[in-house]
Amino acid sequence: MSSKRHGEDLPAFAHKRPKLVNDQVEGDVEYVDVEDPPSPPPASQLVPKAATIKFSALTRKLAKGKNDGEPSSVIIHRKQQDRLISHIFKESDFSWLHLKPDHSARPIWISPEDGHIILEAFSPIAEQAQDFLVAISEPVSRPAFIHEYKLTSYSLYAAVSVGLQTEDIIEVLNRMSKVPVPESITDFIRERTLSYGKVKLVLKHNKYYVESSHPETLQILLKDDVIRSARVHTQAVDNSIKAATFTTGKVPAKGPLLVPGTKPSDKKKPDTAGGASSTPGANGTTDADLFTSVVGVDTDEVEEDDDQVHAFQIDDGKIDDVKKRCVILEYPMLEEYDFRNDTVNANLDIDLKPATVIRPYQETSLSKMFGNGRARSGIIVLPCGAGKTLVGITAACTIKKSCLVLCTSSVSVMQWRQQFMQWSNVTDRQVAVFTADQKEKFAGESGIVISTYSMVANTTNRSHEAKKMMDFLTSREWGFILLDEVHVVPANMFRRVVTTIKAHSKLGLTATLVREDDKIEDLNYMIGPKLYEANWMDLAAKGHIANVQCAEVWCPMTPEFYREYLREQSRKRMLLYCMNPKKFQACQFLIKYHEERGDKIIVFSDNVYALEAYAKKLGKLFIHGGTGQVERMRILQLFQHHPEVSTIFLSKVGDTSIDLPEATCLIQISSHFGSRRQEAQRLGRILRAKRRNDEGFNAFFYSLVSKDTQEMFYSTKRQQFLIDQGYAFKVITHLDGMENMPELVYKTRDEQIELLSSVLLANEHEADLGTDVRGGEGDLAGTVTSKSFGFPTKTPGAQRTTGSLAALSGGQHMSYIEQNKSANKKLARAPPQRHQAFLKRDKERAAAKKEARTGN
DNA sequence: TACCTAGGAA
DNA sequence: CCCCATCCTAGGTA
Repeated sequence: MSSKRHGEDLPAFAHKRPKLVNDQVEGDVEYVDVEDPPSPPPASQLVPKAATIKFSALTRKLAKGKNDGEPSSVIIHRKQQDRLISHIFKESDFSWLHLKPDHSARPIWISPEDGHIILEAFSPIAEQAQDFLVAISEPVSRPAFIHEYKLTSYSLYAAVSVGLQTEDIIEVLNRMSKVPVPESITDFIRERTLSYGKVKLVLKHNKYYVESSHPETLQILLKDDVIRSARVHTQAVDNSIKAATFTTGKVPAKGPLLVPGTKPSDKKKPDTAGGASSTPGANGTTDADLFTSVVGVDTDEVEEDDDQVHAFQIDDGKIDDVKKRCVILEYPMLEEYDFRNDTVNANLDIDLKPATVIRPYQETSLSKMFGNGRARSGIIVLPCGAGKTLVGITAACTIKKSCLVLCTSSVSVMQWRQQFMQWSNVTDRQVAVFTADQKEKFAGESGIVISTYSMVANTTNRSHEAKKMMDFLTSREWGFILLDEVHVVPANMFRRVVTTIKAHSKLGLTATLVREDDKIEDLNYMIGPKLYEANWMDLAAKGHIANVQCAEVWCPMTPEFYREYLREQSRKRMLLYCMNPKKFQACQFLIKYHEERGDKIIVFSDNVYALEAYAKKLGKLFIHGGTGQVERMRILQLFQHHPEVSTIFLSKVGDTSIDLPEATCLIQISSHFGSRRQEAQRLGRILRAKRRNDEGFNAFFYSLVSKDTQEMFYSTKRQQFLIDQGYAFKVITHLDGMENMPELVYKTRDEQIELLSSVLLANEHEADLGTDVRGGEGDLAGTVTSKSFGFPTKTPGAQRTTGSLAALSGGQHMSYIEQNKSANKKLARAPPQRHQAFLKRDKERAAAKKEARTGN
């Protein structure tokens, strides 16, 4: 121990301080002389008496070195402590901030530097504090005990647009904070919220107007080149606007808006009352009162008179540019739809069925949207399985105007239609579907159209029918446009949708508002601010979604695989760490373990080759892109109902566009780099488990990772979103009993090497990826087979054998391949060497499609 | 007309 | 990091 070396220094400890290198508090500590403090901090005397900081980690180490047997008598004076801490945290030492006398009852700190807010999630009023913080700031990370939020310009904009007022925000913050809200923060809040809400974007008579009751604000905006060039000059602008002004002016003295499915009684006092009793209500009102008064419905009394509204028209095609500029100029445009006073567009007779009941958090998210009696545009973030669809449908039932729903796949188009029929009283004639297969129009003046993004955003030449349908869509004003899975849609596709469809209000729904590119910011100005984001852990605790145990299983590479891994190039490495025999075994073990528990298991693999190899070796059914609809349905049916089929393997098709039955255990064997979104989406597949309310029920989520490979890095990255949501990943380095499991696959070294050579073979001849390289592995020994996979029944099984034989009979011989390649190069456009693979897969796909068609 | 195939897009 | 999966259309064929 190096501490011994410094032992003689210890008596003089009071004059020394540890020098910590690279934050290694637990590591060796080196002592250096301490001169007089460089600048005696006057703040040190301000450190509150009540401040309790755990020094044990440091003092334990110091005391240990002392060797004289009375570590507990080591007393470090506050002054030294202060220096100690300042030294470690440097400029991040905020101990100079006053703690309020009753700070222990208050749950948050606010950093004066960057507006980060730290919340004690174990505080009795944490739940209300969360509601408030979610409204004004971005959640950064929400693990079990300590949450972190961040105040940003945009989050404050969102706060204003759900009806919060500047001074209320500051007051509530002050109330909850252990330290007085720093001036830098109050200044920031005032500065940023000042200009918000002054400019509105409204749609009238199929034209867009930028509107404000402050003419000087419009002047400021018009100084901007982008906005000025987007302006459309018309004659008699002001009169025409005033004539049709239903979007401005005071909300008429109507009764409060009632969102269908919600209780008409006054604001939700009951559920905030719980923790309120213990709050330090300084002036008599409880925090609960304050929360409801602040977050609740606002009355818009500051609204100016109609006569003072000024506006200019802008070009339809440039609204997103204008919106973006407005955000940059700190005048983000509010988009609100006063649908109750819209007499121009026909009403839609739609309501929730009486039996439909919505959950508290769904109600909360809707209250953010309809808080002031109008429909605000924005995004609602709910985990998968938490009932996003019902929120969307309820919103549509509230607005009661024509509605356009956009989804990512045609499968979800059908699901949305089905859900509309299930939850609301719409008739068949009112709901129209617009896809490549079906091009319907609704009967009557108003209705619902459900379509896909690609259908609406398509720029290339359309079919005649599609063109007519698009004319129909673009020629009318939509009261409401619902955007499903907003996070997956490419930004410029979105742009086209937003610019071609004219809608009064937009609602984006998503489970994961993260992307690996930086396009997520664009959604803010194209749709609107985030109105609500649910806390996954809260929903799990209340039984709305399942509790999930997450684990990362580290599988060592066998020496043979690792040698090849080190030798190969980046591209081919992936296959090696996917096909790691130890991973095979871990997968087999986990499947067996969970099948015996009665779980339904889904195994995900992005790599189709690995998917097929695993599934066949372990005798399970699998679905990938090339699997036809009929076969898919058959497998899913079996998975759902057949007790013998408890496990299925899925490729990326499982991420979206498959209506998966309920599963309770999920295993990932290979995944797409560091996509946090995909990870979250997959987790979402087990959140809706019906058994979630059973006592002690857990769903399981495993990531199998080959040790010491790139996978480790990606895996860490992928988990970040879920960790920020509060999920804790356990690391499993050893699966107890795996080695002794009967029928363990690839147990002997010979088998492993055989596997390796088949992988390498597939690697070399990439043309064979995705086909069956190994022959006669005796797969599918169970009740069901997937032999018919990918091929119509009339095709004899021999076809596959032919493929294999061709591969084995010298077709993959090096000279042949080389020849082929050079020949290809000489031919037109030199198809890349993978071309063959695609040919083959395309054929498979085509065959599958054919099967699907014939099946339907 | 109904089906299949190829090809582009993001 | 780029492959997988999806969607949509046009044009050929029975």
